[in-house]
Amino acid sequence: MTISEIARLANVSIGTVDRVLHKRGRVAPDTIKKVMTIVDDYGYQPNTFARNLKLNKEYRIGVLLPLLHSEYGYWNLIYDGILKAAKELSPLAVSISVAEFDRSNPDSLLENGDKLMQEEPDAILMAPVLPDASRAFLAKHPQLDYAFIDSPLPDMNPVSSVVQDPFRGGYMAARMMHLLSPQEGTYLIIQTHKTAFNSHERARGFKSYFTGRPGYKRLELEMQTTNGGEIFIEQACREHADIRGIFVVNDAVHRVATFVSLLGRKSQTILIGYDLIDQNRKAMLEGKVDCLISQRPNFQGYTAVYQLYRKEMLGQTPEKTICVPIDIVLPENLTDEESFSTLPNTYT
Amino acid sequence: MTISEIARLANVSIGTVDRVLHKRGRVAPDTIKKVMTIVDDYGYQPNTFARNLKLNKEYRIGVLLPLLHSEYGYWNLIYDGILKAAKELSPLAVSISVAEFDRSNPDSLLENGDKLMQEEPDAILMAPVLPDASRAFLAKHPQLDYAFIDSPLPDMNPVSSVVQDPFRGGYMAARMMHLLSPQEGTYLIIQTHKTAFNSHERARGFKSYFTGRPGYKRLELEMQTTNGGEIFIEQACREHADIRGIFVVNDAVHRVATFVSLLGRKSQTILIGYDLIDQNRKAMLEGKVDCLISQRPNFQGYTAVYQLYRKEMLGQTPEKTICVPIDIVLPENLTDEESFSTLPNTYT
DNA sequence: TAATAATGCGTTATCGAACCCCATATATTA
DNA sequence: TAATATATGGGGTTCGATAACGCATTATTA
Repeated sequence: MTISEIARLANVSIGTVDRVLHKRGRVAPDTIKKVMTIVDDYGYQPNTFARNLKLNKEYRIGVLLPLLHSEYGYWNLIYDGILKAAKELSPLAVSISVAEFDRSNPDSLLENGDKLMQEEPDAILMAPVLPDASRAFLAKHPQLDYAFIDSPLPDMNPVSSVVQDPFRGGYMAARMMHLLSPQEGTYLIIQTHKTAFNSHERARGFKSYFTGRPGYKRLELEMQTTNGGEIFIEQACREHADIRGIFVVNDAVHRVATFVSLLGRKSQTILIGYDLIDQNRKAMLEGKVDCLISQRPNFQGYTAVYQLYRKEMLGQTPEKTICVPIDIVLPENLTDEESFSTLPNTYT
Repeated sequence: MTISEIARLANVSIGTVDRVLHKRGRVAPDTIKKVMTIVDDYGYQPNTFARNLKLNKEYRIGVLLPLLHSEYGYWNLIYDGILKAAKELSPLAVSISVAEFDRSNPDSLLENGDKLMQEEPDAILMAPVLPDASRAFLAKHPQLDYAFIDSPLPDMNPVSSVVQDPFRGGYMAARMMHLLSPQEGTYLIIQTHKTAFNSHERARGFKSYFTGRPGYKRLELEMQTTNGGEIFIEQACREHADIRGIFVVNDAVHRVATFVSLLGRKSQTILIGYDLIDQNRKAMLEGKVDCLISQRPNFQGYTAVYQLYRKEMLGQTPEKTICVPIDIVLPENLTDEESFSTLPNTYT
C-alpha cells in the first residue's frame, strides 16, 4: 500500500492523501473519511525508506551520563553499548552527542545538559541518578522524547526505561552469599552512594533475605571515594571476628576485595559485588571476588538507543519498561568478554 | 557524500560514477581512478534509504528449525526471538519464511529445506542439529548466506554463529549442583539426544567438574521421548540410595522433576536443567526444579536475524561468533518474563 | 457589488541511488 | 574517404513520501 495507491482508490490526488495523513487541513470532511477508510482497511504504513530519504534528516540522540572516566567503570560499559548501537545505526542516519556530569553536583547535570541541548538532539538518553536535577532538566524541554537507563524516575513518561530491579538484585546477592558461605555470622554491606536509589534498594534487598534468620547479622558501612574507607573495613574486621562475607552494592567491589586480600582475610570472607568491569573480572580470576551480579550495562545502553530509534524512525511503540534480568556471575561462567564481542573460537 | 557530489568533484556525470561504483564497465581507466580516489578519500557510503527505496526489494530470511510444537519448548523460545526481530524489521523490508523438520529424520531436513527454498529466501537461519543433513542442504545452495544458532557447524563459513559453550554450561551446572547439594554422593545425568553435540558436551562438562573429587559419582542415563524414561529413574533411585542430584542436559527437566516429586524424593534431590520454557518456570516456582541454565534462546534467534539483516541491508560485517553467556537461574532471579517476550504493540 | 479571504484539490520538485537509453567521440574496416 | 563499430559519458526516469505551490471555487467583508 502506497500513497499513490490510496489516492487512486479514493479518486483523489496524492497531495490530498498526504494532507489527510498529516492532518494539514484543507481537505473536505467527506474526502478525509473516504481516505481514512482506505488507509485503515488496507493498514497503510508509510515506506520507511521513502520517508527518511525525503526528510533527509539526522536523528540525534543526546546522551547524558555520569563522568565516564571516573573510577566507576560501570558507566563506561553502558557507554560501550550506546556506542555499539550508534555505530550499527549510523547508516540509518542515527547519531549521538554525549555529555557527562558530576553526580556529586546536581548543578553540573543542568549545566552539561544545557551544553548538550546546543547540539539540538531529537531525544535524550540519560541515567537519572540525580532525580531532582534530572526532572528539572527534562522540564526545561517538555517536547523532547527521552529514555532512562540504570534506574527509573517515577511519575515521568519516558519512551522507555531499561532498568534492573535493585531490591531483587540485592536479595539475589544475599542468596548467593548464603550459598557460598552458609555458616552463621556477620555480613558487611558496603555502599558508596548511600542516597542513590539503586544502592539503597540493593542493600535493602540483601538485608531482607536474612530477615527471619537470626543467626545472620548485617553490618552497614559507607565508604566514600575520597576517604580511606579501608580503615573502616579493617576496623570492622577487628571488631567482628565472625564476618563471613562482604557485599558491595556497586562496581567498587574490586577495591574492597584487594584490601581484604591484603589483610589476609580472603579465605574466610566471601566477596560479592556488582558488574563486570575489567577490575572486577580480574579480581574474580584472581580469586579475590567470589560472585558478581551483572545488570548488563552494555545491553542497557544498547537497547535504550534502539528503543529511541524505533520510536522515532520506525514509528514503533517500545516497551515502557524493559527489566534486565539479574545475572549471576561466578568464576565458572565468567567469560572473557560480554556477549557484545566475539569470543575465542572454541569450536573447531 | 552523495553520488552527485562525487560526480561534481570528479567532473563527470552521476551515471559515470554509478558505473564505476558498480563496476559495470564502459568507463575510461583514468576516470575510474579519479572517481575511486574521491570515493576513498571521502569514505563514500551509499545512502541506505535511497538505495533500498530504489531497489524496492524484500529481504527474506528462511528459517529452518526442528519441530516447534514438539515437547521441546526451547525451539519455540528461539522462534519467539526470531519473530520479534522480524516484526521490528518489517518496516525495513525484512520478512521471514519458516520451515520445520523432524530432528530424528535427516531426510526431513532436506525435504523441508527444499520447500523453504521455493520461497526464494535471500538468506538462511538454521539450527544445525543434524550436521550432515545441514551440510548437504547448504551445499545445494552455495551462493546463499546463512547463520547458525543453537550450535556451530565446523568448517563452514556462516555470516554468524550465535551459540553457547555447552561444555562450560555443563561445568557450570555441576558447580551449582555442588553448591546446592554439597554432600558427597551420586549425581544422575539424563540425556535425550545423546548424539547431539550440545547434549554430549554438557554431560562432559558436568562430569569434568567432578573429576578429581572421588567422593562424587556420576551415573548417566538416556531417556527417549517415546519410552517411559521414568522407569529408569525410579530404578536408579532404588539402586542408588545416595543420589543427591539430577542434571538434565536440556529443557525436559520439568518432566523429570515432576516424576521425582511424585516419587517423594524431591527433598533429598537437587534438580538442574536447561532453559526457561514455561513448564520449567512453573516447576521452579513449585520448588520442583532448583536451578536452570539458560542459553538465552530468544536472544539467539533475535540476534541471528539482526546479523543477517545487517550484513545484507546495511553492508555491515557481523561478528563471526557470538557467544551467549551462561545464565544461572535460581528461584530468586526467576522473572515473570524474559526481556524479549514483550513486543511493541503497534505492529499489525 | 467588488475586493479579499478561505477552502478544496491537483501538480510538481525533491531526496539519492540505480539503471537504461542515447548522443557523441574515437577507432576500425571496407 | 565513407561507413560502421565501439568506447565513453550525459541525461532522464523511477522508487514513495513530503510539502510547497498554484489554480479554481466558494464564503466573507467593506
